[in-house]
Amino acid sequence: MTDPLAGLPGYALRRAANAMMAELGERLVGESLRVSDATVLILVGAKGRPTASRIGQTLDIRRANMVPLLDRLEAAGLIAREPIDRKSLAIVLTPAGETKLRRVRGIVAAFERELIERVPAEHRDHLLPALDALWRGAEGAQSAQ
Amino acid sequence: MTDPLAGLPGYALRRAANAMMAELGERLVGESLRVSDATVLILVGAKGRPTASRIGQTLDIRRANMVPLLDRLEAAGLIAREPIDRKSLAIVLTPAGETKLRRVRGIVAAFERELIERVPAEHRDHLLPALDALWRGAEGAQSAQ
DNA sequence: TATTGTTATACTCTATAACTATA
DNA sequence: TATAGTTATAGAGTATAACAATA
Repeated sequence: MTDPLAGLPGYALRRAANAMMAELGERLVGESLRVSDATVLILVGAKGRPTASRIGQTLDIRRANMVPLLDRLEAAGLIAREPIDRKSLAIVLTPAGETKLRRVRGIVAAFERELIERVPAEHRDHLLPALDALWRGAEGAQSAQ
Repeated sequence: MTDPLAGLPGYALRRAANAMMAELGERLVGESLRVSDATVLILVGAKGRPTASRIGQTLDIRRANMVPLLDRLEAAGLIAREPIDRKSLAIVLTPAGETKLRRVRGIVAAFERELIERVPAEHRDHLLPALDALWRGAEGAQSAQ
């Protein structure tokens, strides 16, 4: 069945993102991680002791939804919550979390490399700038957190 | 907080798609339609009397998930299920569905126009081919329906 | 007064398994 | 034997409201 929607950039964007998420998800099942788990691990590994709120602000995940996500990572022994003061908690990687992060970085880097290789060479360098414009250009229309 | 993931095409793809879906969803609340509802309406309007299964194959929606979606459109008086034989049902637009489709087409066309205008001119023509390559290039990795 | 972490809750999307009836 | 429609169910993701404690 020919798809009359195939010429619409918004539709192609959704289909491409869905396919990408499904494939990355499959590559992470071996690590018992969801895509959002891996994203948080990478962010925590790159940043110094962020709070859950700051992670959520960066990744566009609501505070309330960070709780079960971090509970899961903590239960897996990958992160710990360390008091900053009597109100805030710093999210830090455990040694097991550091080891896991190294594996995750490898999986993600290989995946991103394969992704970009699927794009015909003449379009390749345009993808990230175009996606960035769509992402950040949607600001006014996006609901605030 | 600087986002160390911002340079990854896969991450940018997800963020762009999420922002796009949220914005299109907002534009469709006035029509009391979800994005997937609008997508099905457009597809049915372009194709002659498809079955639910064929719609699902085209849009990558499982048969089982088509049922409540079509129930909703039928309850809203926008589509009808007409017997093809004693096993299959053709999905057709009602007169109200045709009217609604005209409005939806206008909303979607305006949105797609704005989307593409947000992309800097030098990258604009590369977006759709790049997304198509990512979408269709994921085939082998995608789970079959 | 604003922010952090949290609980509870609900809605959407998506996925699987299984059943009936029919091609 | 394969396909169409359906039911039931479960897992994710995401959203809001509200609360206590603290900055």
